[in-house]
Amino acid sequence: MKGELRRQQILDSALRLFAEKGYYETHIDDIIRDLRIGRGTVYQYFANKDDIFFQLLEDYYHRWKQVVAISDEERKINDPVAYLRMRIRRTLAFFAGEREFTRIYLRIAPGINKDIEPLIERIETMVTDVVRQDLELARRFNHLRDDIDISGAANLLIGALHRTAYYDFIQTETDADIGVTAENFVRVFTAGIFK
Amino acid sequence: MKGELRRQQILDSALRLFAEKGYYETHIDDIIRDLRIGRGTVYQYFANKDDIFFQLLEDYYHRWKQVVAISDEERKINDPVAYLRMRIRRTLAFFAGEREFTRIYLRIAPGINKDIEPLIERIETMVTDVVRQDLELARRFNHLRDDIDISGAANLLIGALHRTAYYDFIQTETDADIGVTAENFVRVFTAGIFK
Amino acid sequence: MKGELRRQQILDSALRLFAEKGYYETHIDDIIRDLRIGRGTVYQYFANKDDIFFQLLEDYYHRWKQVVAISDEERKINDPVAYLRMRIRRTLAFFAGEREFTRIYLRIAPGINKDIEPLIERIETMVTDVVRQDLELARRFNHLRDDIDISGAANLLIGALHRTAYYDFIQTETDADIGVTAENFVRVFTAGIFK
Amino acid sequence: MKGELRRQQILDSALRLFAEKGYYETHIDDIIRDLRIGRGTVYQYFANKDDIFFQLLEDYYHRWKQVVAISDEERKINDPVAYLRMRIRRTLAFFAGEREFTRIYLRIAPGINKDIEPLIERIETMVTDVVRQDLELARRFNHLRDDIDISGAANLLIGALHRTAYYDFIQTETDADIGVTAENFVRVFTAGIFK
DNA sequence: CATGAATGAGTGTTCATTCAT
DNA sequence: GATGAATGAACACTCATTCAT
Repeated sequence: MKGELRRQQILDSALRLFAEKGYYETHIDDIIRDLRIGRGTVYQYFANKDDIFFQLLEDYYHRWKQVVAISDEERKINDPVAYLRMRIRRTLAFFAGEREFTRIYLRIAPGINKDIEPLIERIETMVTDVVRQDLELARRFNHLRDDIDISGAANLLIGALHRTAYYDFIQTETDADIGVTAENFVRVFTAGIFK
Repeated sequence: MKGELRRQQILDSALRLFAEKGYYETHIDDIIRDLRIGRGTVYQYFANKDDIFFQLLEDYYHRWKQVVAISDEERKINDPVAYLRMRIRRTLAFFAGEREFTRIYLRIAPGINKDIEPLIERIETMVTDVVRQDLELARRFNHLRDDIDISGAANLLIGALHRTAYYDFIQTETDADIGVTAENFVRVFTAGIFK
Repeated sequence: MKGELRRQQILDSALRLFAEKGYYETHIDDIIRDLRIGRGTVYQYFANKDDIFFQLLEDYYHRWKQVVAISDEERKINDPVAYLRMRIRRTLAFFAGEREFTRIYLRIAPGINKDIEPLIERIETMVTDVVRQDLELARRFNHLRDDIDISGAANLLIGALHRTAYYDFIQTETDADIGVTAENFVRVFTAGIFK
Repeated sequence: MKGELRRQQILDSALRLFAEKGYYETHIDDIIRDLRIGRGTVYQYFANKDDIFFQLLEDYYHRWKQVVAISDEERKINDPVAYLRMRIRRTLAFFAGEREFTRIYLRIAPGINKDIEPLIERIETMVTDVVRQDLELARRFNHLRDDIDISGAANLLIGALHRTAYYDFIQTETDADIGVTAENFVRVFTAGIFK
């Protein structure tokens, strides 16, 4: 139990530092100085530096998964277009609410190294799949424009979403209105891909 | 002049290595072993490792700039929507044609470190500005849907473009048909943001 | 008493691990994982890692001492040549019966470090003294060839004995016949040093 | 050429330090402080610490090989017993002349770790083979006592030789007379194994 | 211009030991 | 007695950079 606390402290500190300085420029030293703990303590909870990063990304992904999940209640609506809109709004809110994580996910993690790349690609694939499934459902309900390629649209949507989030919430200091950003975003896509 | 050749060889080698292994996992050693040149030679042409990366990015940006430039001939059409479509098509073709560079630009460079970050952000800003200007022109010509926020749309467009390029041309081994990809892309955006 | 058990368990585990992996490559961690005991428990019975090794060696030496001791009964024979032959046979049997200890004594312990070296040299001296005393007795009984230097012969005998034991019992997987090995050994030395 | 010098300096320093303090208690730091060279220099010539030790042992073995080789001139004598006597005398002289190496070979190297063990065993095997071949030749010439087991005798001889060398030349500070030691040694074995 | 031997500050990681519970 | 979380000195090894030739 107490150990779990320490583990979390290390993750919290690493999160902040990775987000701020990047993976390679964050050193174990920075973390232990930040937390005022012993060097070895870090290695009692994590196998190595990579491992800390992995945990951070995994946690982040699972949190996102929960956030965008359609509840049983909501599923009664049975409107895939509504689902996708909800997921977009929630994802944007999630990105805005977890800026450090998001900065890591969108900027730091891609292209770090051969060990971390597979994880980030696995996550990206899973995220894309969620969107793709919504789009496929929409097509079955005949809500999708006929000339839309689902995979292409999914990537397009996610790319747009990431960049929007990054520029509106992460890079910019000023707090953009999430609601407005989300509505603008949804509006364009509604017009672009739905009938 | 002969020196210029050497310089280019180093850039070429570094390009390939950075794209493949990332910035931090590529060592000066890899480059000199690749080119069979002396260790010091690299430092005759570049101040340090960062500098090589800078040059690579700068070159890349200027090349893109030229590729998407609207020629005087084309400018006679005076149709901003056509301009944007052309830029999208050309950018996708550019991304597809310079995969290593593109991989560096889209995956490796962001979030490397505090020294490289400003450059990548400067480039991103300039790219965004090009798109924004097109959109502003489109608005003046009343081709843009009224409810579109120009900055938001620019980010959205570029984000979508990047991801599309990355997944269709960089990550995937199979050669996607650039023309088809571009048309699909343009169609969605035409429907989404133009009147 | 229960504590004594624990102490012995630790020694047993350490014995096996030291013999297998050497002193430096055996970690306290290996021992506690092997015994499923707490980290601190080891330090309740031993001052430090060196101490465990010391105890192991001391125990081993005392065991050997008992094994090669000439009983009061045997002493009645009053034949130093017979004594030495008995000691050689018993030592070889001892080495064969305590392979892990023997491997530690012959291969692991020598040259470990400045702290352990004195102990191993003390033991070696005491072992040599036993042999030397036998030889001196033999000389008094005029059983020793006149041109034999006692100290030299003692070292020679022990060196030969150690190597024989190591190669026949420790390194080789196949079980050599101790009796035959001992007889071969004794025969050469009988011919070499006794009248 | 100049690099070769550095390499040798490092080997010389490492030799002395390994012999004095053992493998694990000798640190790269000790070597570079001793030679007043940079940390990285060591790694320009050796892959790692193990590698230095390997080179040292290999060099030593090859030197010994040369020392005990029977020259074409000597081979004309055609007396295997004389060969073996020469080898014993020369090996003892070699041990006495290369005390640091010998201390490493006899005390430090055995049982260091799983990486170094194979090398030391390979050398020991090759050394034993030389002796064994001499003994086999002696048997063909009918100079060997009939009840001698060649492998056993070879081990016995080498064990005795090692210990004699160690105690007379390495451990003892006082310079033993190599000639006398060798003659004593040869005499016992002549009586013990030859007809 | 080209070289490559030399450098050393900096990295992640290890592991024996301690001590509060 | 028993535990195991915490420690931090130590260590091997890395790698961008320099500079004499």
